[in-house]
Amino acid sequence: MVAQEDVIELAKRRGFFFGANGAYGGVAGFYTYGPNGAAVKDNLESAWRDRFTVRQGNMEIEAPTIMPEAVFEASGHLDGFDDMLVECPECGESHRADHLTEDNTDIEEAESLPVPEVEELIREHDLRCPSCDAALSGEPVEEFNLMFETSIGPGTGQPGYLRPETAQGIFVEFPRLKEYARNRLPFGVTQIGPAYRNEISPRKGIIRVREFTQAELETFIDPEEDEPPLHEVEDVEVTLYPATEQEDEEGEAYTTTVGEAIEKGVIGSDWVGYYLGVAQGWYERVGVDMDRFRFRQHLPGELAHYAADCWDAESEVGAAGIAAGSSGDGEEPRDGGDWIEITGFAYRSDYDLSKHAEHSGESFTVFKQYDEPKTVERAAVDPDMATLGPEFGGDAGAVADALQTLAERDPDAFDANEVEVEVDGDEMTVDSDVANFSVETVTENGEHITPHVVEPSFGIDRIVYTVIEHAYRTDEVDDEERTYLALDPEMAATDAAVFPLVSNDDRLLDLADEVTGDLRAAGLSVEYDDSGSIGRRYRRQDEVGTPFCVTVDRDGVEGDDPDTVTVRERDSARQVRVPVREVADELDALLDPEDDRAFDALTAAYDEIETGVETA
RNA sequence: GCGCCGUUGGUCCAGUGGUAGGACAUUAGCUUCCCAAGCUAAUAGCCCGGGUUCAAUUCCCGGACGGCGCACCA
Repeated sequence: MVAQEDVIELAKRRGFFFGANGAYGGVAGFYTYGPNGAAVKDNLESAWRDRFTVRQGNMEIEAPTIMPEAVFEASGHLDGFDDMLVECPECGESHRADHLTEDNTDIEEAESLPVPEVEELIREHDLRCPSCDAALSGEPVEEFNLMFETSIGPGTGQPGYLRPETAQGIFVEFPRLKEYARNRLPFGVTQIGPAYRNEISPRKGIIRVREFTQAELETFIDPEEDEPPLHEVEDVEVTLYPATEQEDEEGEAYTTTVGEAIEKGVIGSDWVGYYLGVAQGWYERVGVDMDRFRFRQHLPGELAHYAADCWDAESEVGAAGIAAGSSGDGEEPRDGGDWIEITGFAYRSDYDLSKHAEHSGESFTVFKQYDEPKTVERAAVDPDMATLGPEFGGDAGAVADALQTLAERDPDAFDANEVEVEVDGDEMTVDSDVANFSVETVTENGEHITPHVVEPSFGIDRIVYTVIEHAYRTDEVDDEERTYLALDPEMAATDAAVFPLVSNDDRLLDLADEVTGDLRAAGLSVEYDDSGSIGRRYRRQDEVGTPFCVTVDRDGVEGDDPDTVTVRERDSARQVRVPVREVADELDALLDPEDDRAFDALTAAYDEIETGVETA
């Protein structure tokens, strides 16, 4: 049994997700979330918002998905997001033209060369296809940019691009965002929303798509002063797969604590380590199986140009399924699945803010006040432009600038009667008097610094998939096979289902309606179902992961005692009889992520029913 | 993008040069007091375009989509 096929089949049949636009044949890389999937995704985003925005004291924004070309010129996506491909005329293999060139010539950074030059290099060096050794000389080099381009406004308009990561929307707005943070570091800005990449070859269902949802946190820090609150996470256990282990043939992932990994230098950045610790708890909360989870460090060659240290959170999917009975101990041997990146933790330094500052001319800095104002002596000139102007004509301004530069570098030069400066290669001589040299005493209250950025970037869709696949179970209930999703109640699309045990008794139908209303009034997402046998209805809910089923039976409405209903727990199929007037409060408490209460609390407080149903 | 394989009700499959059948699911009714398979009935399908043919779901070509491999994944 391959879990991935079963999960995809279930996802289609039960409305979690499916390829979009099927009526028109579909287009690769786009998926629609059905009712259950949309609800799970929404729950996951809420859990993320709770942990990474609210609990971290960060602020969330929502920026446009389309941004003008200039943004991506600055971010480097316009150039750096390009791949140069050359296709072999013999065997049809596509190769990275820039990589081929770098591997076979002395050229470095071939990626930054224009296409015609790369074509020329291929010809000059008679580069050959690495697969079949056919000559590539004369073959065209195609450029492929992974960004979706569009046109803003009527006519040809101005070029715009769908953002390839939500992060740019945060970086670009930094000048205002820092105001909202009252100009104090550190602060964090989050965003949850779609991002777009025109993948060459979308694959693996919802794992690799062209439109996907990211949840990103950009933490802006003062690299010299700000430290993460490591004490919060130092004892958190994590499974790490550092670069050294990946490069060692016998290397493997191991378990340690965040604190120890930082202390030993395995994790290079305190901030990255901190977020690994925070994220670890969050993954557990949303139901990622920790036996199929690890943090993997990027290999040196894999690092983005701006990143000093980078770790991915990865989950293992597509492994042969595990039976429910063995899922607890995790001892069952499993065929290996694919490790997929579900989050990237990057130390982006000041790369992004500096680039946007450079290209936009705006200030992407924060003014950092010194504890004590500094008094410094500063050499300055105040050239007499009325003299310089007539003397140097159009060069006068440049001469004045050169004098200032000289004053900073070599104040003693102004002791002489004349000073010499160089402008555009020409030596210019100026009377020292004209320069009006002086040494001023100025008070500096602080400095403008460009914050560094620490970024955890979550791929929501892949986490949704992971959570569903890791929750996928099969077992037997009363000797009948069952498929169910052991989703955490916080993630489940539906909180509870309500059934009249049989549909030929109006008392049961009426009370079931009433209970449904009560639960919905309490804010629960409730499904009502009176169709088919009771077992069938339980299975329907099991299969989409509804954690609790409430059944109205005749025993509960007969007699003089207050009406009762049965509450069934999904995974164990155990049941407890609860008074109707209590059921909304009890379920609400069971479903509250803040409340550790388990089903046992119900069986302790009320009568558990001997169902005689066995799960195995 | 390249190569190989595939595409038949909602889902999973069988099958055919003369427009198709099952299972599960769904709906209606019967039955039914707790774990999918009791009874009756109903709904629903040959990926798209072109070609060959009297006739194409079937054969051929192209495309789309999916799976795998290569490449790609900043």
